[in-house]
Amino acid sequence: MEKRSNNPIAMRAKILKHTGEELCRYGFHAWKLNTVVERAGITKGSLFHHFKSKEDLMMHWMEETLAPLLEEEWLSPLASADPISALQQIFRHRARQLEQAPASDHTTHPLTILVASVQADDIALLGMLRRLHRQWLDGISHALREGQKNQSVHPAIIPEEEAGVIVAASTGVELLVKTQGTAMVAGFLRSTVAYLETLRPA
Amino acid sequence: MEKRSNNPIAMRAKILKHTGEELCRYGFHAWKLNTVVERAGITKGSLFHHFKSKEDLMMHWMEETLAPLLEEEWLSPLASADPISALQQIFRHRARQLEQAPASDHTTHPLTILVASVQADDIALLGMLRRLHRQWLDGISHALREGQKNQSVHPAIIPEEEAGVIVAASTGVELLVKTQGTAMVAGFLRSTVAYLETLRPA
DNA sequence: CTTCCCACCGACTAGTTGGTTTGCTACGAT
DNA sequence: ATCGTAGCAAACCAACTAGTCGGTGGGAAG
Repeated sequence: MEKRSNNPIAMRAKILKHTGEELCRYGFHAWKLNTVVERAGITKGSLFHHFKSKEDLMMHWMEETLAPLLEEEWLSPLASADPISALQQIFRHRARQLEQAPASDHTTHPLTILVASVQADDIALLGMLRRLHRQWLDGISHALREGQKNQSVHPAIIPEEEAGVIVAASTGVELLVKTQGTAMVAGFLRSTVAYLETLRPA
Repeated sequence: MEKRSNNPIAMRAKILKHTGEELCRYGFHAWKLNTVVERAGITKGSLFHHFKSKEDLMMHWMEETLAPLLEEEWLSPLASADPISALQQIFRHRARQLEQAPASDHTTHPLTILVASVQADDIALLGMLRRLHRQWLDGISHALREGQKNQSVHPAIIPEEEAGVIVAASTGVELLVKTQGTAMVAGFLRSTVAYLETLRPA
C-alpha cells in the first residue's frame, strides 16, 4: 500500500475538480470514471466511497459547481438597473474567455454539452439540468421585466420570449465554436450586442 | 442459420435508417452498435461487412442523410429573392415540427447533438461536421448578401455575422426544447421572427 | 497503549463494447 | 456443372466499463 493522506474533504474536492474537467470536455457518456481515477491519482474505492454512482457524482458536481457558475456568470451580473448593458457585458466576457483559451483545451460550456449528452430518459440528470435552464431563463426575463419598470428596456418586448432567444444563442454559439474555432466569435458578439440594442426603449 | 435475403442495398439502407434514429437520440458515444443490430434485426457480421467501423458508419450516414437534410431544410429554401422571409419560414417550419412531435420521441436536431457529442480530437468526424456547419453558415450569409443586392436586406448588416447568430440560435433552441419541452417554442419563434424583421431595409 | 471507526486501497467481477473469424449460402461468370 | 466471390449469420474476442469487496492505514477517543 502507498501513503495515504486521509483528508476526506480534500479528496472529495479533488474528485469533483477532475470530474468537472472531463465532464466539460466529453459529456456524460464519453466521460469515463477510470480516467478521473487515473488523472486524479486516486483509486476506484475512494471514488465510490464518496459518491455512490457515476450519476450521483455528476449530480453533486452540478449542484456544487455548475449552479454556482451560472449564478456567477449570469444571475448575479443581471441584478443591475440596466439589464441590457449587463447582458452585453456577459456576452463580451464569454467572448473574451473563448478567444483567449488555447485552442487545444477550449472546453465547451458545461450547460451546453451536458444537456446535449444526457439521455432523455435519465430523469434525475435531466431534471437537474431543466432546473438550471429554468433559473437561467427566469433570471433573464426577470431582469428584463425590472428593466421595463425603470424604463431601461423597451416596454413592448416580451421578457420570456427574448430570454429564450438569448439562452438559445449563447448555448448554440458554444457548439459553433467547437467546429469553426474562435474566428467567428467577434462577429457573433457584434451582432448579438446589436440585437440587444434593439431591446432598448425607443 | 436462418434465411437470408441477399439484398445488399436494402440491407445497407436498413442499417443507415436505424443508425440515424439512434444517433439523433443519443449522440455518438451513447449510440451503441449492438442496439442498431438488435433493432434492425440484423447481425454484427452484416453491419461490419457494409461499414468498416462505427466512425465509418456515422461518416456515411452524415454524407448520405445529414448533408441532404441540411440542403433540404436550409440551403434550398434560401435560394429565394427574399431571404428574410425564407428564414422566417424555415424557423416556422421547424417550430411546427417540434410542437407536433410526440413528447416521447422528439429528437434533437442531428447537427446539434452530433457536434456536441463528438470528441474534439476525432478529426474525421469533427471535420465533416465543420464542413456542414460551414455550408450552413455560408448558405445563410450568401443569401443575405444576395438580398442586399436586390434590396430585400438592410445594406448595413454584415451577412457573416448575422449568419452566426442565426445558426447559434437554431442550434441552441434544440437543447432548450430538450429540457423545457415545446412550451417555449412559440415564444422563441415570435422573437426570432421579430429579430429577423430588423434585418430588412429601413 | 488499546480500541475503534472512517477514509482509503487495489484487486476483482459481471456485463458490455466495438470489432473479428469462420463458415454457410446464394448467384453470376465461365 | 463448376468455381469464385459477395452477402450474411453466429459465435467469438480482447478491451474496457461501472461498480464491489475484503481488508488496511491513520488518527482520535478512552
